[in-house]
Amino acid sequence: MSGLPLSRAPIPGDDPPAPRPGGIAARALGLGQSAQSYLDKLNPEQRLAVETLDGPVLVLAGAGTGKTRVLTTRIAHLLATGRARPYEILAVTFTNKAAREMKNRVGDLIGGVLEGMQWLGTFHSIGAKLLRRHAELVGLKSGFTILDTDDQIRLMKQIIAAEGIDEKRWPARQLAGWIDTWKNRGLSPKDVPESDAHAFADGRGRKLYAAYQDRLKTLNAADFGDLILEPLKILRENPDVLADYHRRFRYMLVDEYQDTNVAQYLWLRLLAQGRENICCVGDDDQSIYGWRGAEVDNILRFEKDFPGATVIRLERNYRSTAHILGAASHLIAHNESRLGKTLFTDRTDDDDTAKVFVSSSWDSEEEARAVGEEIEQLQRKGHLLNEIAILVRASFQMRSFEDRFVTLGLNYRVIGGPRFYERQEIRDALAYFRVVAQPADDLAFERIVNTPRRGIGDATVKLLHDRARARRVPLIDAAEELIETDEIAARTRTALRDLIAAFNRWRGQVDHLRHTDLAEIILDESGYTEMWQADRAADSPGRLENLKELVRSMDGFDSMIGFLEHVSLVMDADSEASADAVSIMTLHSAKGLEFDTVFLPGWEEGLFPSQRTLDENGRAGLEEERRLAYVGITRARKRAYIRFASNRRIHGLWQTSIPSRFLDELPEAHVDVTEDTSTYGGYGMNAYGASRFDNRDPFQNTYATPGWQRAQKNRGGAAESTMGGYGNFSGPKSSQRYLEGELVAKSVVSGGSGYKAGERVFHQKFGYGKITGIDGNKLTIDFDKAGSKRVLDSFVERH
DNA sequence: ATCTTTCTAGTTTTT
DNA sequence: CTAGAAAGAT
Repeated sequence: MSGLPLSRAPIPGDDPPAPRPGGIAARALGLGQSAQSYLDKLNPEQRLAVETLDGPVLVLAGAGTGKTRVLTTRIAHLLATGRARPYEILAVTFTNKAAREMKNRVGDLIGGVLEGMQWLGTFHSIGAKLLRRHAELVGLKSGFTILDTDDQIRLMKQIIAAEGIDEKRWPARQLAGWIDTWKNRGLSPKDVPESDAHAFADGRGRKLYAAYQDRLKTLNAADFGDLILEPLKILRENPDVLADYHRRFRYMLVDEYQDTNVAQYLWLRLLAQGRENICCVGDDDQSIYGWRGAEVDNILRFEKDFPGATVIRLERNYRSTAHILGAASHLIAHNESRLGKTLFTDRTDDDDTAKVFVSSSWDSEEEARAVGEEIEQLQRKGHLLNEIAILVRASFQMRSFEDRFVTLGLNYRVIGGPRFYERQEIRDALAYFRVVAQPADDLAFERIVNTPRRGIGDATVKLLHDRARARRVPLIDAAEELIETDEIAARTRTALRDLIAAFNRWRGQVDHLRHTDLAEIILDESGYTEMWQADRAADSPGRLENLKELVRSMDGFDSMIGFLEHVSLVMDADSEASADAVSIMTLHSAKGLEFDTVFLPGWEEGLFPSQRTLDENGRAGLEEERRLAYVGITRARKRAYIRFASNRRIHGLWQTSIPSRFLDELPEAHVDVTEDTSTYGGYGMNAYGASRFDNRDPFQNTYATPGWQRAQKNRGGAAESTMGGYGNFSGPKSSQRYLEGELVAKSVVSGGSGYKAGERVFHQKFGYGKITGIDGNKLTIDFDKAGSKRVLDSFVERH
């Protein structure tokens, strides 16, 4: 049965009528008899979260506790009880995927397709919508373009150059980073604090930010940050506009509240001041985006920000075994900045569930091999590869797994690589479409003016820029003028004239052709398709295929403009691969997903927790890393395998690593520490000097590995680490930084190595060898057994 | 204007 | 080590 259009619901007055079970509203929504049945499917806490409709509500939803169910049922409940019409509900998410899922699931609940919920979307899409409505209030026109990261960087490069600043010393990327930070905090150029202004180019940061914003206005463009910042400005400075939205939004719902940044928070708070009916759902323990502006504080402070708020905890977990939950809970309990929840499960099949496995490998290749073997075993037992994931801290870790799986012939897919709309060929094609749709889009024009090569080089582009600036016209107009002069070579002039003529021709066809046909014509006539056909590179056929896919995907839109708007906001084009394959992804991209079996490799100090995060953010950084570990473990339904490797190649250098402190924070009761025999046996490792470990059980069923003990000592404040009885290897010479008594940073001291070429040395991984070259503290050594390698001096010793 | 060599920096990522 | 970008050579 498909539900009647929701707009048929009775029109409520200022105070919507109380719910009337079986009333017109409920029946129109297809909720007649089953009006209460959707509530019956909830547990008591979930039900409370759905039925507490008035006033501010914070739902602390732990991993796997039915967060989306609460959110969607709450919306359905608001609609079913006639409390609000679809367009009176503001529901914000972070990702398009989440927005889509919410829409679909509410649709399922009301028994049809959800229509009229025009304010359900991502922060950015709703921001864009607000901004288009009131663009003129901040100096934009409603049809503004939304710039992607690429465009932003190119624009900033121009601005930095225009200021006469050396772009090498002050890279545009860095400026982009600062501007992003400022926008995340809701700061316009004038609000940037003195301390921050000095962070870039000797205090010219603020000026560059202002220049960038000016330039955006001239281009009638907005970047992603503006989609939040500008609406905030509008709401702040225009009480009448704000009052209008207060009237409009009877109820507000926010997903993943722990990921909101300051600007988003301010935005929500302003809007919520109207009716105070704001419901935020989130999990402070899963806040892992601090580095891109998310403020855990927003969720920690909720009760202060919204006095009288109801806080509801969802702790009943429907996903994982008690062992997995026990391990994750014990780990996350080490964080101080948290509201505190403890997940539990009703599952009683614990007798045959596994504890969380912890094991080690000699190096990253060994690690990949061990995981590969484990997966093959699971596969033999009939497990689906689709139910297995490998979650890494940093993407460089993926490589060893890919290499291994290729040799094994094991199906895998990497999640979160370059997205469809970020690919070069797609961006180029889109740039053509943008110039057709919006001739003044200088950034798009610049991108494709010489792609494919038509002999319009840097010199000509500079000429165009100068003229455009002098005349205050778009580049394409400047080009049109320039071809009438003799300032450029005849050959270049012809090329430019042809290009402009082509754009005029395509523009003339906009109203006469279907936009998909026009798109094809543009790609053909511009020579763009031909360019890739002529390219002999291995990936060109794939690129051509992508271009076809792009044109196909335009079919779902009714105009070129509509399509472009979609693309700039929806940067994901997820094609659900159906083949059975192991998923490899970062911990960050795993948030929100779940698998039967999860492998968590690389739990080593420096990598996880990441040294850089520790150095830059100290204790807060450490807690965020710990939350990442928590997210990782809680992705598993039945099995979690945590691993660390003793040796890892980082930036081309072999480094010995210490097991992650997080391993120490797991409860023994829920953990199964296994000695990985391949660590010390096989692979001819004995030949490299590892044999001295042979007759020892390095774990003795507790964490007693050499590196582990060293880690313990370091944490206790012991000065130089020694290997206490485990041979004569000495760890890296290090300087340590303590914060509140806890080791947060440890960096290797650089300086002269003190070694000379020709010296014989011993290395724990590679054995004996002779130094053949020295570069600072990096040594090139010709090993007797392992060949020539580059290693840090602190990992070898004189023999 | 384009091809080749040199240099440099090097988590995490959505919109 | 290694990818990507900028400087230098043709």
